[in-house]
Amino acid sequence: MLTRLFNEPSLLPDMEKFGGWVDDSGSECSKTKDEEQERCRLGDEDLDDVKDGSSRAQSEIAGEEDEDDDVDEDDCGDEGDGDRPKKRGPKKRKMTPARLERSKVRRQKANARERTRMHDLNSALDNLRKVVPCYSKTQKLSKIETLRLAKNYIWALSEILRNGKRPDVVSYVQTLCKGLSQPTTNLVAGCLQLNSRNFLTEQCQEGARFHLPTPSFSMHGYPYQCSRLSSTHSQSGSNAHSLRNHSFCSAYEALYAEGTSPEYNSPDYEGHHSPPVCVNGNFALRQQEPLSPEAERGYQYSMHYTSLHGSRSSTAHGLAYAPSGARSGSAHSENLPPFHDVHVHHDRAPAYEELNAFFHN
DNA sequence: TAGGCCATCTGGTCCT
DNA sequence: AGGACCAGATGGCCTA
Repeated sequence: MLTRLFNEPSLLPDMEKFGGWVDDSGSECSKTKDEEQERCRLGDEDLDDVKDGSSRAQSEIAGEEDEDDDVDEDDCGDEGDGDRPKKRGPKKRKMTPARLERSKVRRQKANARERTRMHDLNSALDNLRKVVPCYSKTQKLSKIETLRLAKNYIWALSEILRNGKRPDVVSYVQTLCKGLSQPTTNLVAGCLQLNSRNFLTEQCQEGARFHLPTPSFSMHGYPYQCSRLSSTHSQSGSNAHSLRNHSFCSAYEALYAEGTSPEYNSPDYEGHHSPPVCVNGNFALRQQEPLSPEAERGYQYSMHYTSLHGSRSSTAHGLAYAPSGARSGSAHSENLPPFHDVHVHHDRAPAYEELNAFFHN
């Protein structure tokens, strides 16, 4: 016969899904045989070391009816392992109904807290998804891919700042996709309106440039200038259509031609939008230096365009970002760093080595 | 059907 | 004692 370990559905919405079932012997039926064996493998000393107080409540609850006062209960040695040494450590106190109830409540509260904590964590992750490139409500990046992409994105921005040049799209995509799974790589490529084929084609075209400007698209009500990135081919899978076309385009020329600058400290940032970064220049490092073996290894899930590095075009444009949100008539750069205050000094040596080490880890 | 991703439970550890 | 954090386990869902 099975009995519920906990039976408050309001606090344990999915209890049936999980453990929490105990049989009359007190062992948790939901635990696999392997786990049970693992617990036994730990041995008495290990178990005694860790089983204490509330941690012990579970087995106490389960075995309440069998236990005697001041008698230790062996978690997994009850059946047929009589010559095992006696447990050491504090003797178990009898589980009174009151203690039992307290244990249950404690566990339920802990579960609720844990759920809340994980929800908060997921919420933060959702916010992160919104500020990294390739945000899609319908095709969410997985947690791990979100973190990887965010890391790459930070790296890419750092490179831009360091070099003060626009990276070419190929380099940018390579950087963003480093270490990402193939589906995510496709997603990013789709975000950039690139696919492997024309990606390679562009690579092979001598002097290929990703000139910005011309067609425009509307991003959250704001017109954006973006050249090929807003063109027709959204070919990297079905999700490309659902992607917002904002991540890689900006009023690029406007910023640099007119000297306008993005505003960063907007107080009303809601985290809804990826920074509208447009990158049509170079990552000097990526371009001038062959990838290290570590870096090469980082491409294991990536697009594997490393053989094309040498043929990369070397256009060196300026770096630009979209003008800021409502006040400036453009959009969503509230979460951008204050680039108008950034002056890239080429003789300055930022903590590049650390960045490099970080990126290639 | 296998594998990836996820939510949840659970017990341990550390800290207040 | 209790909360935060963590990692392991488990089962559900989805997709190739």
